[in-house]
Amino acid sequence: MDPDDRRRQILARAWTLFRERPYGEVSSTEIAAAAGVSRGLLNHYFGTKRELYLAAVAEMLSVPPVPVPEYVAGAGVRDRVCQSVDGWLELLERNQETWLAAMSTGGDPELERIVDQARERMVDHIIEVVGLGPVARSRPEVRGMLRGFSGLAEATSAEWLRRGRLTRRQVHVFLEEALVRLLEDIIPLVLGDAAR
Amino acid sequence: MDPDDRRRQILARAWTLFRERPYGEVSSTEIAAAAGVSRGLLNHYFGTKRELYLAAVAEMLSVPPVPVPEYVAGAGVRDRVCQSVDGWLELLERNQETWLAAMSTGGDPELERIVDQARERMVDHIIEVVGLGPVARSRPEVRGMLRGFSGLAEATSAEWLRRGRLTRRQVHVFLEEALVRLLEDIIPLVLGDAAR
DNA sequence: ACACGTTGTTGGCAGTTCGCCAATAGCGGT
DNA sequence: ACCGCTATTGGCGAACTGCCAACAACGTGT
Repeated sequence: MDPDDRRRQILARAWTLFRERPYGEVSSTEIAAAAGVSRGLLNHYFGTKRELYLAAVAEMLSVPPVPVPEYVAGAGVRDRVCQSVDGWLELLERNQETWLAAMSTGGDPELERIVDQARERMVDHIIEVVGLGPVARSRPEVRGMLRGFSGLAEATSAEWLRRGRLTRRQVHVFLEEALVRLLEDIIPLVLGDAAR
Repeated sequence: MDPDDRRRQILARAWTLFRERPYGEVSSTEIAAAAGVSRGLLNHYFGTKRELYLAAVAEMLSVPPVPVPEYVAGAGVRDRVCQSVDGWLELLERNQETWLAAMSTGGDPELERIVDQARERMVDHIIEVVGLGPVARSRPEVRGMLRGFSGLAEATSAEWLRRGRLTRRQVHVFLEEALVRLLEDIIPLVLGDAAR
C-alpha cells in the first residue's frame, strides 16, 4: 500500500481508539490490530507509541479554521464577532468528540505545546476578526487576555456539550457579549492601568 | 510506623514525583524507592497505581478554600469580588506547581471528576461571595456561566504564572472587572434572552 | 505464659507491554 | 539479471504492574 495512505489510515484508527480511552489503556498491539498491520510497523512509521499519539492529535487538531468574516461596510465589530462565534460553535458541534478529547493533555509537555498552538491560532483568529493587529503586536498582554477568553470559550462550550447546563444559543449570546465587553471596556482598562 | 503517617508519607512522595513527570513516566518502583518502602506495600495501601495517583491528586486538591469576605456595610459587590480575587491569586501563587500540575487530567474520567469537583467548589465560592444563591438554585445556567468564568480565571492565571504575558496586577484587574460585568450585565442578559 | 488472629512489610512470580532488530518480500533502477 | 531500498513481519529482551505467599510484630483471649 502507498506509505502515505497507510500512514493516514493508522493515524485515523489510532485516534478513534485514543478518543474513547485514555492513552495508557490503549495498547500498541490493539492499534496495530485495528489498523490491520503488525505492531512492528507502528514503530517503523512513528518510532514510538508516544510519537504516534502526538502525530494523531496534531493531525486531528489541524482542522480548517473558521473563515474570517468579510468586511462589510456598516457592520460593526459586534456583527463580525457574532458571525465568528457562530462559526466556532458550528465547528465545535460537528467535531464534538474530537475537541472534547483533545482538550485533555495529561501533563505531557510536548502535547501541551501542540494544544497550546491550536489555542494561539484561535487568538490569532480573534485578533484578525476584531482588527486588533497593531495593538497586539506592541502589547503582548492583549494576547494574554484573549488567551484567557479562549479559556472562557472552552469552559462554556463544555458546559453546553457535556453537562448541558447551557444551550447553544445561551453560549452564543454569552460569548458574543463577553468578547465585546472585553474589547471595548476591559482590555483598555487593563492596558491603561499599567500607566499608573 | 503508624499506618496513617506512612500513608501520608507515600502520598507526599508520590505527588512530588507526579507533578514533575507525567503519570506514565513514573514507575511504582520509583515511588516505592523514594518513599523508602517496598513496591508491594504500595499495592497493600492503595490497591493499584492508578488509585494511588487519584488519592494523591485528591489529597493535594483539598487545599483550604479562600475565606468568604465578611459582609461590611457600605461595601458593594465590587469590593467583595476584589477581596476574593486577591485571596484566590494569593493561594495560587503559593501553590503554583500544585495547581498547574493538577489541571492536566489526561482524559481519565475519574480524575476529571475529581478536578471538576474542585472547580464546582470554586463556583460555589463565587456564588456565596456575590450572593447569587437564590437565583442559582432556580436557574442552573448561572452555574454554567460561572463555570465558564472559572475557565477564564484558570487561563489568565496560567498566562501569568507560566508564560508571563500578564502580571499579577493585570490578572487581578482583569478578573475583577470581568466578573463584575458578568454579574451585572451579561448574566442578566442571557437569562432574559431565554424569555424570547 | 502460650497460642492465635491481625496487620504491616517484603520478595518473587506471571502476564502484559514496549522498543528494537534481524529476516523476508516486493519493487524500481541500472 | 542483479542490486539496493523500503514496507512489513515476527520474535527477543527489558521493564513494569498486579497478585500472592511468606515473614515479622503485636495485641488478645484463654
